[in-house]
Amino acid sequence: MPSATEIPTRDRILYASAELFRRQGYAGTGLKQIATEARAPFGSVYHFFPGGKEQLADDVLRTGGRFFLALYEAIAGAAPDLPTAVADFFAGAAQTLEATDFADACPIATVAGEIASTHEVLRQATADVFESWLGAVERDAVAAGVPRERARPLAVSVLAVLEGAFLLSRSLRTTEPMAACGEAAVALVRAALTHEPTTPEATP
Amino acid sequence: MPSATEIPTRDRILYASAELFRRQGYAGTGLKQIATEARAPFGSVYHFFPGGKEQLADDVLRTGGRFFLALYEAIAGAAPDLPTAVADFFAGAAQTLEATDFADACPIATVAGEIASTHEVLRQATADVFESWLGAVERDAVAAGVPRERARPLAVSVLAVLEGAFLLSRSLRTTEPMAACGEAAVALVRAALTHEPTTPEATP
DNA sequence: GTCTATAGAGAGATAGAC
DNA sequence: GTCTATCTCTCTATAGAC
Repeated sequence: MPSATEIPTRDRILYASAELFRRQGYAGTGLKQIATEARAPFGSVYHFFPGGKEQLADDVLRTGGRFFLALYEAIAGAAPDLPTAVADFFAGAAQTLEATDFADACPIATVAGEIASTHEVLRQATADVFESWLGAVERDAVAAGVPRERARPLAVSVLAVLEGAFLLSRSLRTTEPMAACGEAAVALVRAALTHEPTTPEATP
Repeated sequence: MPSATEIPTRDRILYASAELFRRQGYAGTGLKQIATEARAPFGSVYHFFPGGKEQLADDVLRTGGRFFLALYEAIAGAAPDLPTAVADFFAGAAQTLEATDFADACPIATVAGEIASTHEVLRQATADVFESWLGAVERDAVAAGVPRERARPLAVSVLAVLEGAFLLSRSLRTTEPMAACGEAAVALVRAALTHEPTTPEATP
């Protein structure tokens, strides 16, 4: 008889997959390894995900995307203003990186880079997730007073610095990039809030 | 009899590997596919790279790193100032993305994200390459008048925005992120050049 | 140096007993 | 739903003829 607190097999598979995919990538992770890590029989993977590895990865990407979005909402909701929210998020990312020996970064970035040119179904899943994050940041930026036409490029830039910081931090095995990029992201937000003009002749 | 212009087998293997690794990742690319793409017999891969896939990838990462550094030096050398250099580099990246159907982005990012937590030898190779790029940008920033203590974080941030822009552009299949991030990178450079103060209480 | 064949391990996927 | 056994395919790596 299952106790009330025990985690269902399907969820254990999802969780183990999320962890392995983001650390080792899609091609680098085998379904057998996932089943072992999830303490689930191999057949259960196909029982819960009849579409095989692709369906599993699609679910993992979208679930991880919702989770990360909720994390951002929580941090942003607790912060007094947008620059603080952004600073807090980068600080939290740095802490997580250090706590997990630089393994747990963005939940979808590793897979996103790997499959962008080769796996259209999963590429679309990563695009949907990124767009959901961008929508949240853009909405908060507008609410904070950033001019509408500058909110989207700001959101894109902040997310990009974050993703770049994840990659550099993991490769260099130091949180220095996350710290430097946190400051840079805050500076970008502040510039957009104070309506500082962006350079007209930036790209010749 | 080989003509003077024909590309040696070893170089064809290196080139094909570079192309496949950055598009499909390390685990997602097979040595047979590399040999086929390079129009080289399979045995030649192990003839020129006795260390197997790992040695091949190590060479690919470092060679690609030198090539990309040279590209940056060329663009920076032709630009009248640092902001223009950065803007030109991002503009060139956007063009390349579009011309290659969003396949050719950073030569090492896909592999870097994939192996950072699982393959120490290759992780070190990507770290060496990233550091070589950071050193070049930092040097140029100092030469352009950025205060010494701000040059390194600036270089890190600019590289991070670039990497994030590559990832988002490939996932969303649009150059919008590269354009927005180019502007953001230029703004960061300008702020560092005008000695704008960075916020003291950025991260609580 | 070029090229083929194949070993040995591991992948994704499936069938079917329980 | 759980679990095992197995099919087929592909992978890295090696051996060895030419």
